[in-house]
Amino acid sequence: MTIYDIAREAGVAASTVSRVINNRPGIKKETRQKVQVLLKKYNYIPDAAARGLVMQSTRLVGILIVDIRVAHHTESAFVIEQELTKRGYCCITMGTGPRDEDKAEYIRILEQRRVEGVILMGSMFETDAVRESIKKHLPRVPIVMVNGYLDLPNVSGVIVDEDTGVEKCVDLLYARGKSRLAFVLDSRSPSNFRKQQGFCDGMKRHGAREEELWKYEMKESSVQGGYDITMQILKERPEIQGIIYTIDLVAVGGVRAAYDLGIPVPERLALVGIDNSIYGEICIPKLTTLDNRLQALSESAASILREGLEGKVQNKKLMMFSEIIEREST
Amino acid sequence: MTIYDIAREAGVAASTVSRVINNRPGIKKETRQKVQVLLKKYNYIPDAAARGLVMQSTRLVGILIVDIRVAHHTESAFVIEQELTKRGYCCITMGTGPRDEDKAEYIRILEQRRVEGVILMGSMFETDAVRESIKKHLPRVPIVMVNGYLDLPNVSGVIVDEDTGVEKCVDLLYARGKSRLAFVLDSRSPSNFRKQQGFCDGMKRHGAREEELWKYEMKESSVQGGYDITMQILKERPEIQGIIYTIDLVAVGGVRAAYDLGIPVPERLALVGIDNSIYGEICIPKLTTLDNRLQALSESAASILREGLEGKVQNKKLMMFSEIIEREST
DNA sequence: ATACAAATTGCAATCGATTGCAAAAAGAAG
DNA sequence: CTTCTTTTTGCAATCGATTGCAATTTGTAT
Repeated sequence: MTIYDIAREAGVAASTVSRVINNRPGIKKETRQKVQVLLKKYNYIPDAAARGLVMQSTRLVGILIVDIRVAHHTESAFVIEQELTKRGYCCITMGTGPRDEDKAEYIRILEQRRVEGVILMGSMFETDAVRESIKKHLPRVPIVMVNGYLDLPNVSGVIVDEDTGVEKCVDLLYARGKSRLAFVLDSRSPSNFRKQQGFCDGMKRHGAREEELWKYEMKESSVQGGYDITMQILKERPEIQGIIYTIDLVAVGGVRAAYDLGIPVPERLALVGIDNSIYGEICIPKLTTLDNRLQALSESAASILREGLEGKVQNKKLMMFSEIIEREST
Repeated sequence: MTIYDIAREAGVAASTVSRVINNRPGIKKETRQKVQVLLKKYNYIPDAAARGLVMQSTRLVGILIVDIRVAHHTESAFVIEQELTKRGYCCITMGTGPRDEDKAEYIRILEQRRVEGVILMGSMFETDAVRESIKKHLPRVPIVMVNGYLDLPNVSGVIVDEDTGVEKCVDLLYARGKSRLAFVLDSRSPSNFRKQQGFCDGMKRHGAREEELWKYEMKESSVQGGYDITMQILKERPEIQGIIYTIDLVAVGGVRAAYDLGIPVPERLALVGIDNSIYGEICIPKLTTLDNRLQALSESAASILREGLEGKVQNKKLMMFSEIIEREST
């Protein structure tokens, strides 16, 4: 059912139908009525692609997420989608997977669909392949990165102070009498190196020597991964009194490891996660975590993107401050 | 940058450029080369909307999820998206929110975008508003519902045997010596009433009387909700020996409640969830759960939709069988 | 050199909308 | 009943692609 079909049946020109649909003035009341009856009768909805073609505007926004199964990313996407849908945009959310060339490829797909704005979820998009693909395919579309940043004129970033946030975690552990600390990170995520920096800075400020900065890298952020590495840590260095993990999900594996080894938490071992995710609330004991302000971050991302969509300034960098949520594991 | 810009600079007609782009035969090698150089130079990507218009095919698929924050729905969306993207479709995933009129509205949006197929995630789409909206807006687009079914000629469903699955849980609890059982459900989700039926059937088969079928309804599927209702159950009926919850997430709240009350699990109280989600693996003790075969269900949904997209049969109903995963809470 | 077939290329219509401008119809004034 | 406005309406171009068919160029055989 096209605008022409309606026009023919109504005995008017397509342009008249179009004017009725878009509530343009200058149409006789009876004509308007007659057309509206037919529109309703056939449940006519204009084709967004055809309209976009002539209007030169798709009102399409792309949301790219590496892995849509990661809870805090979908939480964030949820907030952003709500906000933009309210404003008449259609959000197409896509999971890219971890491979760099795939992330670049999805940016190409977004160009193909002529999106007017993009959200990149998470620091895993902070890579050269992505930067090049943006320069190549979307050099002037407003892009906002959540928890990350790329130095391009059309890319803005909303980030949280991960380094000083982790420093605060170190301070907390020292305040609880734990000074021999380990730090566990997933080396695939660039933001984790910022967190690691905070760990090192904090430790040194408390007088720790270089060789006492126990850092453990892993390649997979999962419960099992957290379990395994925690087992390894506790075996290699039984003197460790506290562990900071870059994600709650992994920390939760650590909680289980301590449980299986019969190590009381937090008495003999304190554990800290980052994210303030539901996982930390579920486990026993409840996890002390660093709230990365995801809700606020997402809201800001949505509003910065909205400004961009309306043609306002770009290339902003917005910083928010994290907050420790102390629960039962410290 | 359009196909005409390329054509002008190459000194050929737009049709020639189009033929180069689509690898059509009958173009001289040198012409092809010359055009390809320009395509690369300007990073030209054809506009999907314009192409879709003339080709009468958008290669767009819509995935509707009530709440993209629910882990098992995004897990499933992830699987489906991967499969369809591989086949050249572009999946637009959208979170509708719980309101019926919004779900119907999103179906309208999908019509506007002229999607060629739709996935509806979860039984919460089993409503009249959705059925009417499909009849109105997408009466001949192949639609597949995951874990639900609507009786329309273009809608297929892949479902799991929730009723007999829950019956198996009842059997397990009886086998573990627990016979005074409670059932907790979220009354907003139609599939939960199928589960409740299984609970009742199972209990009766074991000789329970009608008044011993303790059913508790809640309006919110959350950890806190599970905690609260479990507290209530254990206070009202301290004789309860086992509780079956319709989602792991809620069951996990129950684990915490038992812990806070000092009730040993599974010795004095056995707990069973449904979903086989990560939440159940995280908590201590690990949760016994009913695997709803989500992975397999999603794969089937993707392949049924693919058949539909290729114009094959529709209106299938596929049933899979759930399986108990016994862990530490029974 | 000529005729004819084959390989290239371009013209113009099409997809489903929107919109400026001209034409037609309706209404107002003389 | 004109004439001049003011409303309504329709024509035709446009957006960025694709494709059947005709036109042109090239190659081959005579």
